[in-house]
Amino acid sequence: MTRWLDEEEQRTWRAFLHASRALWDRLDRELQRDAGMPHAYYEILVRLSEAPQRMLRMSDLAEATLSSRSRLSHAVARLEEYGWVRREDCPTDRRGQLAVLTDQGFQVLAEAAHGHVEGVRTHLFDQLTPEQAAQLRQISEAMLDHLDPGRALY
Amino acid sequence: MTRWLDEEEQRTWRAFLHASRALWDRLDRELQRDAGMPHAYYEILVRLSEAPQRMLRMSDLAEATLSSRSRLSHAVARLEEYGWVRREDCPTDRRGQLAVLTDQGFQVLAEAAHGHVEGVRTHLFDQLTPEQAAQLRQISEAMLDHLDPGRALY
DNA sequence: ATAGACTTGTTGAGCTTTCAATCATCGGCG
DNA sequence: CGCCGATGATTGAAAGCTCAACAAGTCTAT
Repeated sequence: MTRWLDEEEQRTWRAFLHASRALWDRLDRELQRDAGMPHAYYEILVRLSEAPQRMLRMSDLAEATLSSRSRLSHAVARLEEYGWVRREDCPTDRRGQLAVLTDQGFQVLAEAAHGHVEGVRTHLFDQLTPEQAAQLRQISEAMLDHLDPGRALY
Repeated sequence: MTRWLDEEEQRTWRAFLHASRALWDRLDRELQRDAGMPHAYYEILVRLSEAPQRMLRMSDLAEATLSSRSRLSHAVARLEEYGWVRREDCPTDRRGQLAVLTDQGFQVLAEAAHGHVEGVRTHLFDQLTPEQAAQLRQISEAMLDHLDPGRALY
């Protein structure tokens, strides 16, 4: 027996759906326009830049970016073409591959970051009160606890 | 001069990004598995089902689903192949096309809706207190006011 | 040691989305 | 009327994602 949404829930759901999609589309488009890469690729570069030695196992990188292994393989192949990432064999597991951020990749990321962060501020934080930002964090964490329990955010 | 995010904002942003993507992926995947269609197609059917005569101009439908005209054209082409939607010439504007939900399309939608609504409830509303749901709505509306001002939600 | 199960990462095909180009029609203005 | 910029919709190619299949390496238990 389906538990339908009442009027109020319906409106909340649609508002959330549209807001998050509109924000996503906007940021993704800005990044594509200004930095020539989709947000998915940006995220890969960010995670690599924060990792020790700026390198990560493919599977860890996939997990960190909420991406399937397949998707990551394709993405890294392309980032490698651009010269932003390079692959190395993993010394401790012969199945493994390490994705390594190149100096050029780091450069590109550093330039892209300015505009993107400005976008996040303009389109998200500037629109919310500090209380709302705190609420949004709690709400998001509640969702994450359910959807992806036991995951480290950092 | 870039206004960077502080630690707190950074965490909020990542939590929101991951939560909304995880929710989206989950619902999209469930819909694909249970109803054989991506969420984008589901949304098209929903909007048509709510319209008078179950029909809408292509451009209105595109706007209602936050989709580009091009994307909608491709999507409707496919929905037409499935027999869920059919196109008609617009009687008042010879450039125009009307997308019309077929009876079969309505049937398919009705069946898909059960599982999808259950998913929205399980993965979203069941995880939030009523206060948080109200907050989420206000936050979403604030974002929408900025990203897409003057848009009717319904 | 080794068979069987699991993990890692890649590949190719098919599908959806994007982007730019195109065509037809509409509406206003001289 | 007839021109012309704006609007409605489609198209094809390129890019990205998904899914299932696969090859290669590791782990466990006997």
